[in-house]
Amino acid sequence: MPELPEIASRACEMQAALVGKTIHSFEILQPKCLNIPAEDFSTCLAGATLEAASHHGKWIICETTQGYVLINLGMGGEILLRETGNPPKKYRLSIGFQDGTRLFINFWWFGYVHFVATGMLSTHAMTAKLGPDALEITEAEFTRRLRLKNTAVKTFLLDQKNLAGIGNAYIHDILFLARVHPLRKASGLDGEESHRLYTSIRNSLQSSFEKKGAFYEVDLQGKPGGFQEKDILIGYREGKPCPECGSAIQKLRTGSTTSFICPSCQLIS
DNA sequence: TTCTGTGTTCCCCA
DNA sequence: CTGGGGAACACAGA
Repeated sequence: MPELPEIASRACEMQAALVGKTIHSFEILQPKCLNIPAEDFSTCLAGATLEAASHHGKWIICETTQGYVLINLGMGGEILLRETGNPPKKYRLSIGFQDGTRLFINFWWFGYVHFVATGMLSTHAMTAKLGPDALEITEAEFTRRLRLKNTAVKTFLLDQKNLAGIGNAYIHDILFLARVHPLRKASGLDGEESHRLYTSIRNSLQSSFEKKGAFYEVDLQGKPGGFQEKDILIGYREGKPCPECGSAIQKLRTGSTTSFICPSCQLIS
């Protein structure tokens, strides 16, 4: 499940490794992940040179001389840079470069690779509707948005229109560090609580980003991220003691997602 | 075999 | 308008 730390890491690696490369060919094994017909996708981008790679929330944005390539890995996947003759076992799409290297993009489920013409980024609904990036948003803007919503804090944080980049893996520790129960009303948090939440988001995402993301995702060379299982405080640790107070960590259903909380540190009221 | 888990959109309902 | 809840997508691991 790639979230901001993994996506931002991939974008940095792509910026370092791909800028200046010219696109030579495509292999599109799953046309459904595109937003336009495969032939059009290839025609629009053939001969383009990569100029920059960045991210916004969970989206990777590649700027080329002939438009943008927007990548969303959905619920998990890899972006691998290899020689053309050395493909990974599974991939949905590959982009070949003139120097003989190739970018192989895979995802388990629900990933996207979209083309947007130069100057038309604002017409791409899926990225245009995103809120500020979770590591870019100011505390004032975060608090302002939080106060506007009457939904559960967890729902607020996962809704990419509010702020972009948090998913259902890092959120457990973010809420735990802020001592906020996932089902508290977003608009009901006091100043102290929203400040703790903002700080927790920054600390959690930044520390994983500095380690090149989570151990369950890999970099362009196939190497796992440095954010290890032991770095997770309470997420996915049902029944284990809370690192703060020793209470048994609980797993609970919150809407359609699962949450992990410390029942003593994160009270509902 | 059957269940669950991840992201995102979309659609219905109160 | 808001927010909750579900379906859809057609995979991988237990």
